Amino acid sequence: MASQPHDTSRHDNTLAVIRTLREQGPVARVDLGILNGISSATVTSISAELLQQGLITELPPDMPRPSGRGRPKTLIQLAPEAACVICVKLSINELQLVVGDYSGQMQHSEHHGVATLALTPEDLVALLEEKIAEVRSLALASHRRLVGICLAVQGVVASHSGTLIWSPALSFRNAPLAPQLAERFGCPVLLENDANCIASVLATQPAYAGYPNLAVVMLGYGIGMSLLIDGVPFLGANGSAAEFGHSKYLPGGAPCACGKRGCVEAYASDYALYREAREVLELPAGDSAHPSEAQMQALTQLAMQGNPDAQRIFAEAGRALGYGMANLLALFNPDLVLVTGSGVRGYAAMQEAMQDAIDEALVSELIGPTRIVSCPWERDMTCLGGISITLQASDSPLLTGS
Amino acid sequence: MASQPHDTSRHDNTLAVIRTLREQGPVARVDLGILNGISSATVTSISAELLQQGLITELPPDMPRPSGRGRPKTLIQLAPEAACVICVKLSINELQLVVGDYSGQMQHSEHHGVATLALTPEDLVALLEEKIAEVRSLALASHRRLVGICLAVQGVVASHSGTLIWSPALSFRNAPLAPQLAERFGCPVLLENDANCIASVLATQPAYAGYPNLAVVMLGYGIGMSLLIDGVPFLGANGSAAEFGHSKYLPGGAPCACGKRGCVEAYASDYALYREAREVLELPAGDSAHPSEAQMQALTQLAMQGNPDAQRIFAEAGRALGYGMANLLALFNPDLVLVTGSGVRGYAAMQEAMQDAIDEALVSELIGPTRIVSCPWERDMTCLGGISITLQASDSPLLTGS
DNA sequence: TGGATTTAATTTAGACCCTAAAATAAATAT
DNA sequence: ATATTTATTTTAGGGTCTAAATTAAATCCA
Repeated sequence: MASQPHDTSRHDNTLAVIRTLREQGPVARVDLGILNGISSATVTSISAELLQQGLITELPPDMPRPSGRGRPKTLIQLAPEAACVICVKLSINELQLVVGDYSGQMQHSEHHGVATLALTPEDLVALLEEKIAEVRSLALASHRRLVGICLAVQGVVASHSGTLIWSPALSFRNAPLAPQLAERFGCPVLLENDANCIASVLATQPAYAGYPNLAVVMLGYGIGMSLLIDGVPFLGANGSAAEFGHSKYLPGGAPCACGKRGCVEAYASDYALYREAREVLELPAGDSAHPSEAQMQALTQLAMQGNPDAQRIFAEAGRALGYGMANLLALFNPDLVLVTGSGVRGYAAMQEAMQDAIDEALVSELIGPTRIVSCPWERDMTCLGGISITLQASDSPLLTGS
Repeated sequence: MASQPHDTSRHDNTLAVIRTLREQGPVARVDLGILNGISSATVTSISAELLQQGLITELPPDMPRPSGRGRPKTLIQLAPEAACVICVKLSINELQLVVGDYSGQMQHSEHHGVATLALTPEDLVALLEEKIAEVRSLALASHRRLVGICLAVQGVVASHSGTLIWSPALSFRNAPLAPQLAERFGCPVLLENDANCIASVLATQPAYAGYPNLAVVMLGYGIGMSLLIDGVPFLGANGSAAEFGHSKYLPGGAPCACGKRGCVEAYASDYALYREAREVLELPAGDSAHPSEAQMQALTQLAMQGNPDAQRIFAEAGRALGYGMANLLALFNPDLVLVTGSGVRGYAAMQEAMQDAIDEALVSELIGPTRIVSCPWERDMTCLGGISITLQASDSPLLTGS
């Protein structure tokens, strides 16, 4: 006589199956059972439902004849066309739009150069609506429905309310972007910090599995961070990501884009490195407050080639980064710190000074077993993360209602 | 035909009922249902089992005739004699032992002055075994069994392995205390950081409910911290608590007890305040590297009474604390920071400089809605927290096996 | 004083979910 | 061809929960 099942186990198990399929690709029922600690009888029952809803398909048992005896496995996979999501990455002077299918694969990607700092809030919303509408009609040609949109931005974000509090890409603050877009497109819109998107992707990679508490530091124009606690992004009181870049290296130190002084970002970000370098080195012309990738590569080259001024600048950046890391280690003691972002191009030139600074700042008992490693930067990672976060958020509603 | 129920809901609901009873005292079955979101039929079934196991008792419906119509509620409560735990607090020059009953109430408390810094590891274990054995025989006179022992210490602790990594109260490091005591007394022994104990108590207080992400900063001889994330203490990679005290204020700054320089603790702890003060002020004699409560009160008095030297010292401490807070807010963005510990006696003299430092360090977007408040310090709070943590850990085994 | 009313606790009946074991399916090995 | 092996489905049964019905124990009120 129970009306609503207060028992959530079926729901949880179904979500686990979907998540496994999205992470691992086609998997047989037996293996889904083993991977998720449920009996294969239950997997049969769950997959029958999903099949009936059109969310998964059975793979024809053609090619994969892996080995030996016994009845061959029937692999099941997510039906790519069952749904799609759109991820929009907003960064300085660039807008990227990506369509992901239900299995999490990237289906379409486009970049647009935009003078983001010149936009008014109205401009931005109009631009987003226009570009999203375009890719949406494109996506809906091959997918059953659009189940979510993700806005991935650098900066401080109140993800629960969908308000962009502050971004270095924009000259205004406190824009309630997500609700506006949600109303326009009639689907959930998530506003996410870019570092959280990256971290969500990295956390699923086998190389970084087994590190439940993971800090991902993003070097680039600014410096961002995401903290994963037991694999899920930690959002603080205002729903924003952790602002490693604005933790302090030196009270009263170098000026930072945030308006304060002595932030780690004021030493180790692209704009800080370039600002220091321009005073002593010959460097490509251009907007030196917002150095381009080419400008930054020129500077990094100099350091790699042994230019002492450039090396000194990167070493000082490394030292600031090291003191920031020391605080991160003292307060958090993560299992692993991953350094990535476009700024990793200069990581080699900063690493030694960074390590020295950490050793100078912290006794070994407090460094503990934490490892700090860098991770090559790929441009599309942010959007892949946004897609995966958005799909995951859509799974539960997709199962219950439509 | 299922052998072990892979469904944990009964177990979870039973634990929830026990936890509610421990937090709230006697509660009626209906209310247990409402508080935990389960039907009262289920509560009836759970409480029948617990009654049969002797873990709870029904309160005689004598006094409490609160109001009006209807069948009166039958309150049930935890049976205090069903079990007991012992919490041992180890701090500089003092050992406190407390016995808690199954309902979480303090049954017995004793303090011993001990020159902790002079102890060898063997001395310490022998002393702990002796004192614990005494209170154990006392406790077992009135309780059915001892289900756990908690060692609450200041310092860095690897709680999963039960190893005390480093404590200001001791002159040695890396002592595997918990396993040794567990073998001697034949029951689980938890090793906990004192700040985590405090935080666990404060988090259950109604005044601080509704702040899922809570940082508790403990001022005293050293400076400790506990971070509660969604109400549970966050333990980093090595199982240690967050070491706020050794986060950095000023690279190359004042020497700290940890051996490094510029830690927040090197400015705002008791020993740091007293060290600075002794150079310019007349203060009570004694071991100034480990100032007593009386010595610290004398110093605090001076600042409160307007002595400019003392005020300057507390202001500098407040500034260091403020920069530490700024990093905490940037990295964590907790909902609430509680400042407590014996060192809160001087909080009033530090607060203004602390707030100024935070405003100097962080833009308001990053301070967000976080509130920082102090909380009066009570000597027994640590052990109350240890008792509650230990009882909670014992609940699950108590239900399954014996 | 005695029924009506109210509220608490227990009992009952049924739905859902899961699992182990049995049955079935579909291969390979000999 | 038959035995063996492995995957999937079916079957049977246990556990847990809830809504509804029932029972219990008060107060209200005439």
